[in-house]
Amino acid sequence: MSLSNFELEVMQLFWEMNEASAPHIHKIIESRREVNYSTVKTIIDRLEKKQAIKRCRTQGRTIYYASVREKKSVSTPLIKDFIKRVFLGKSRPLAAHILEKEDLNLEDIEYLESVLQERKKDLM
Amino acid sequence: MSLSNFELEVMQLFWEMNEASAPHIHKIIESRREVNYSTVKTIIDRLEKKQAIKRCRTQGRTIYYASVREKKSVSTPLIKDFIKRVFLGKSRPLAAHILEKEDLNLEDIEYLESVLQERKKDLM
DNA sequence: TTATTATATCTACGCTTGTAGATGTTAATC
DNA sequence: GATTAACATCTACAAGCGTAGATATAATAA
Repeated sequence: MSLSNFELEVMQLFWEMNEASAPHIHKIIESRREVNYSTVKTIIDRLEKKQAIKRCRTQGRTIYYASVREKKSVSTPLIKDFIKRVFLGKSRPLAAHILEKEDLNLEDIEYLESVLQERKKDLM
Repeated sequence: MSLSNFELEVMQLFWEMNEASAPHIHKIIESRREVNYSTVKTIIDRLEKKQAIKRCRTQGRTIYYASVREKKSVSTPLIKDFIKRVFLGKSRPLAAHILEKEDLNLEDIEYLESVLQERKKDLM
């Protein structure tokens, strides 16, 4: 089951926090942009229906939710799909674009060099 | 103006072909999966409305269209947005994933190494 | 010249998404 | 105990998207 933009934004919080209530999630999102509580709660309800999160405990009437799906199990297919849609399935042009143009510091670059070296070993 | 999945799929054809008619685009898409001519034509109409393509000539009643937006002007913001949505704006984990996991041959890897070296030079 | 076919145009519909109001209900406060 | 605040639940709606049928019309074939 695929996730919408907003659903993904909320999932990011659950991946960071291991559990959270709707009011808490709402406070965080609201600090980024104006959004009504029920809007956020609707997204949470939809995530629950999609079985991306589950209720883990309650405190008074407040429900706490936790992620059920690992981040990688979501992001890996998203990457594949993105490469397919935008680069006709070819990884190289996307990799090249990121390495050339996106924000990376020296440490990032040296790390990525080491990743490439590892990968190269496996190929030879 | 953003493009939907299907619109992007059609744009890819215009980027490859510099001009094409709706029946032609339909034939290509239909070779991939079953789809009605009017479905494809609707997408083309929407692309025209969004000013992503324009009519460049007609032959009889057949209209030929051509891309107006360069591929890079579409893909670059899509990449930025993807990194933001999926990796909270951090390029490195996406780069690492591709370099580790996605389909790359030796030539790709050596090319990407050279890209990294160039980038490193500029940083130092 | 008439019939057929190819193409364009127009209209529509169900689903998802972002959005939030209305209403109900429990916990907290006075 | 009564009032208020916080939270949950339910309902709804417009826009975008994938989808395609219905209709009109020009080009082609018979």
